Amino acid sequence: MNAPLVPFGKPRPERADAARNRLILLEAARAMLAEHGAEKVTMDALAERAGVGKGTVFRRFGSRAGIFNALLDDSEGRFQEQVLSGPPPLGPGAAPKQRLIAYGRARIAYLFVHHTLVRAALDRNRPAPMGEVSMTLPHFRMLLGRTDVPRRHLDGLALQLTSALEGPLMLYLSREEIARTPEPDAEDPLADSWQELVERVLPG
Amino acid sequence: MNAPLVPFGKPRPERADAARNRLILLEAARAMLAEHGAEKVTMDALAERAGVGKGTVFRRFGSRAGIFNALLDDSEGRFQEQVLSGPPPLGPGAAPKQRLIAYGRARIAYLFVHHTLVRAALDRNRPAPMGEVSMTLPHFRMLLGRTDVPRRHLDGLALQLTSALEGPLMLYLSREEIARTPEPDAEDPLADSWQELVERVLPG
DNA sequence: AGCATAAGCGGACTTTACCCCGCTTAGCGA
DNA sequence: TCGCTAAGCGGGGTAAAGTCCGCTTATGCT
Repeated sequence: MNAPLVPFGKPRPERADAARNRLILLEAARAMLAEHGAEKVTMDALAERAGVGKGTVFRRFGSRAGIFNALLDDSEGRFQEQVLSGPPPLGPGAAPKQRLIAYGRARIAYLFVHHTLVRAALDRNRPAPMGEVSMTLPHFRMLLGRTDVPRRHLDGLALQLTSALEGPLMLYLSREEIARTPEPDAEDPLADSWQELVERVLPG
Repeated sequence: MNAPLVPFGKPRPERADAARNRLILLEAARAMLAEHGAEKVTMDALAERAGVGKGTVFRRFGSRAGIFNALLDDSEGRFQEQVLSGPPPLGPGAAPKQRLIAYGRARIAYLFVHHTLVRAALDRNRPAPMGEVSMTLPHFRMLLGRTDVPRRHLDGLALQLTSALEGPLMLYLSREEIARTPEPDAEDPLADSWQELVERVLPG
């Protein structure tokens, strides 16, 4: 009878039909992506293919970008796990500088492998995904916190390094020809100059 | 009778009616921007206000973002002139490192002043404007070329510094509350950490 | 001045993301 | 087992960017 002490503490689990539809939609999106490419995955087409109403698609994923982000979540999780508890230098144990370099290289490789999805997941209504979409910023902030960088510059430098890493990637991945190349090259120059940047920012 | 030696060397100047319409459209856009804010400046509304057809709007500016970029062009030109031939340290004459710092500070100030237009000029169909929209990248490349940065890292570092400068700005300017604040603060922390970054990248 | 022609114009049309809201039904408690 | 109710569903509706194409007209040539 009483209201629960923590209101909405258990916000009613996802209904079975909702879960089923989510899986169906995700699978349909994956298939359409593989068959016809990202730009053919329109909300109408996806809804029809999955055999649900358009409203359902939006209810589940919020926006077009949401679908691709959901598709990306799996591998993103695995990537994060490598960073948080994998072997050094990507995972804990190495010096901050080495981890920064390793993170950049890993992130570049990761985004290149998933470039199709990454491109599609760019929300056309939001200028830069950097804020929430990845762990890069908080991770960098943490790593810089373990160096001799003055505290008052921690946030600024972390933000700038994040931009320096992801900006060029976004730019590169935006180029049209990349979309059609299964395994793009030019991954190494990016990684090398990332390393150069980090070594200059954190000397010694 | 003969075809000109340089074909399209003089590609027929803009017709008078076209020029007139461009000015009318620009003025209408400016007015609508001031009166109702950027998101109310739709292509239909703009065309109607200017008394032209929608096709004309697109012919002149290519896209919605094109209008705001055109509006920005004036002041952008003045900014570029300061950089190319104004007094040091922004203009020529100072050391590359000082010019980098000065450029960053000036660019931050500039983008803050014009934040409304800058926000509106972000093309929602293109992830990052960095490529063509500003002189930042080539300018950085030139400045780095005058330092002891190894030649093979010039392009990479220039691109990363450009991202490091403009990325956080875009991110910051994207925040909702900024859009409503005529004179936002938080300009200084950004500028200070930019200086910190440059000093670390170019020691000595 | 008269003409030929390509630039310019307009607005209906298409496409697509996203919203709305009345209907349906899963899941829970009695 | 039977209702109750809120979550879920569907698909028609809206808004806005961008395209198309037949008509108009400025402009340079003669």
